[in-house]
Amino acid sequence: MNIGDVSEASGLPPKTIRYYEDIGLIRPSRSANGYRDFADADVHKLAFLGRARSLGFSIDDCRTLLSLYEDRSRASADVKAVATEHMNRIGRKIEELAAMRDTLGDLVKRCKGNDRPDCPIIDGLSGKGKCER
Amino acid sequence: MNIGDVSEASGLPPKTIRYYEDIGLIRPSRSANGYRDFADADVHKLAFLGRARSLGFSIDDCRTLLSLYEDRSRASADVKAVATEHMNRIGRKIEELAAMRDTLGDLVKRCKGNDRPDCPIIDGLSGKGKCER
DNA sequence: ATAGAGATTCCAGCAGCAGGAAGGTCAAGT
DNA sequence: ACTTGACCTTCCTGCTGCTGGAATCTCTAT
Repeated sequence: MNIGDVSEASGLPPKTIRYYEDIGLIRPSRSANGYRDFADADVHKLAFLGRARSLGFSIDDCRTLLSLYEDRSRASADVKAVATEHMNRIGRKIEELAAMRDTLGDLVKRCKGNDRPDCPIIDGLSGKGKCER
Repeated sequence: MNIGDVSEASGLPPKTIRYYEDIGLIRPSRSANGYRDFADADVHKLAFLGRARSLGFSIDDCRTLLSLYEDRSRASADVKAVATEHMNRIGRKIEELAAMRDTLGDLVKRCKGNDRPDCPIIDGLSGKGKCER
């Protein structure tokens, strides 16, 4: 299978697939002409990576997950640990963003949004009004 | 004022301050010895930038906000527009992360997390179980 | 033979800095 | 006067996770 077909099958752009080979996530073999020759297992791995990435796992996490994926005798606890920590990271990120949104929401609500120059948002960012985190 | 003092006063690392000059956010003057010589206005701008950044505004947004900050005759509507759009972006990001968290939460909940190899998380990522977005 | 699609490599760039090297400058202590 | 150490300067590299583009093969069909 050439890279184009694999791209179709896995949903990942060719560039990404080459990149993943570059950083050692996959190791497709090569045909005589120098083209990459993907086996079904490679396609599965790539689809796996695509899903993991879409859930926000870092490349490093993906590396770990991939090795667990390939290790038939892994303990599910190991997988769960990785996933749980990632989930917690996401949770913290959400909190952080929510705090920003709330602060912004407050400023925006207090801003009349008219032609006049006085603006609580600018004042908040200037440290004149309240604009805590 | 030297960069160290400004760093203290604004809460931004010297590296960041130099970077902000580099990309044209601030234009401190120079002393005879070549050192940057910051005026109070620069410090205010930097503190402003620090707050804007901490609310997640992009550097490009900051550029806009800074010009509005300096424009005494701006319309508050212009500021509000920038802030509102940013707030909406944050909202969408939160939704996205929450969806990831939910999917992950489901997988994690279904994973026993023991010594056994069978793992709904790996299955989900493999496309065997449910793992939608 | 030639055109067009698809493959290859390599290089640059995005955001927003951080780390580190090599060197100049200043104030204090001896 | 000299040294020490803290500070300042510039320049270069690297981080994440790709994406776009250039220059160059290779394959397939006409």
